[in-house]
Amino acid sequence: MMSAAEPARRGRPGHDRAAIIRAGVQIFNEQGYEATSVSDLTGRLGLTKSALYHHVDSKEQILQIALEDALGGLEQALTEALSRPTAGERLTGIIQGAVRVLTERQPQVTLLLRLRGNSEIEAAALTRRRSFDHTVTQLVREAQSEGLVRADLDAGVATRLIFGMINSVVEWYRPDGPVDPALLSEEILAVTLKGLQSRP
Amino acid sequence: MMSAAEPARRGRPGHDRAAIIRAGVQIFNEQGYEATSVSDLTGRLGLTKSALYHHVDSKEQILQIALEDALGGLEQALTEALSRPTAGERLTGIIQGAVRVLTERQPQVTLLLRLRGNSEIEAAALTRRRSFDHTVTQLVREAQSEGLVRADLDAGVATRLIFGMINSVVEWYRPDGPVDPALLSEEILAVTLKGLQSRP
DNA sequence: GTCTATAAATGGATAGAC
DNA sequence: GTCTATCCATTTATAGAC
Repeated sequence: MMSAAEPARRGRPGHDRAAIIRAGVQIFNEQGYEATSVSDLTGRLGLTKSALYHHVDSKEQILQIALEDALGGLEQALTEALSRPTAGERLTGIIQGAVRVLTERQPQVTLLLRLRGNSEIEAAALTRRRSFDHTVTQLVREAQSEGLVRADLDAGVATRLIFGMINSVVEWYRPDGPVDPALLSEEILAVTLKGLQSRP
Repeated sequence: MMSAAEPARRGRPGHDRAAIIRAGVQIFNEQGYEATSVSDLTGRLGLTKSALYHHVDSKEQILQIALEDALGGLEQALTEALSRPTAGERLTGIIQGAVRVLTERQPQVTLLLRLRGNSEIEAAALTRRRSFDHTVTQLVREAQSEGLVRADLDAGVATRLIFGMINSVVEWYRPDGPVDPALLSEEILAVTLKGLQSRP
């Protein structure tokens, strides 16, 4: 149960692909993808460029694997939300599902959210992200028709504001920090739906 | 009244510094600062590198001028908000002030919000930004003590969520787009305080 | 104010030994 | 699986003519 298709970890010295990708994504997030050179990666990992290229095909492949992880998680959360029976459950489902993916895969989602589309791989990821956004907008519109969400707001603007708040979590949430992800999810749901104002 | 300390525009051909900075900031936002080469800038502007370097000292100087513009605007909005008499007015003042600066100086603020601190100039800008955030958090905490904002939320988390929503506006707002900035400001204030839920 | 030409450094990536 | 050494394209920036 411990080893999948990947070359089994046997406690040997040296680096493996998963560790290189994990470290790479972290450094990309610290410095920005374009600002990070392969030398930066090898310097932090303690190996040479040739050794690194033995594990991965290119710098961009590290990005690609991380983006697939982020998009896969978000798309799965959306599929699950869409399977709920009511419009209200579908909307709360995707809000909470997105927060969960975003806290569980913070580094990968951070990379996704900062893309500019500078290569074919980046452009393809942005297309998938826009498709996600589009479906979520439909969920918001549906919630408006059912009277669950204020109808005086444009559905696109409302969706962007909600996900602006949700997505900003990657900028400060850390898995080993003081904020409990399940609690955060409840708080974001409460703030987006009921607001920050105290109620009597 | 038309010319300040800057070399007066006399309708001459050729480029001037302000136009180069304006174009530079736009391209930085399209591709990312690090992903943009000086050749990218000169290609779009239709001049050579030497000509561009006649107007600006470095690629980074373009960034620096834009960041000063963004931070100056936000700090001024904060100063104005702090001068209001009540805690409620101070909080709504900075929310609306931030949205105004962000729509009026969208390109410059976008650059600021994407910084990673990869140079001394970037790090200095990030320090000023953190100082801004810290003062805003105090405003939120003050509003909590006065019973205006839910006190069961951590003030830091609440501030990050509010400004996560506000800051995300740079990602889609365009001055020539369909969304009126004054209306947007009112909507963001309403959504953050009262939420998206319909009320009877 | 703009040009051609070029410097000096660094980028991603590879060859081939061990 | 990691190394040394290297290739070649591209980078920011400058020199000096017009």
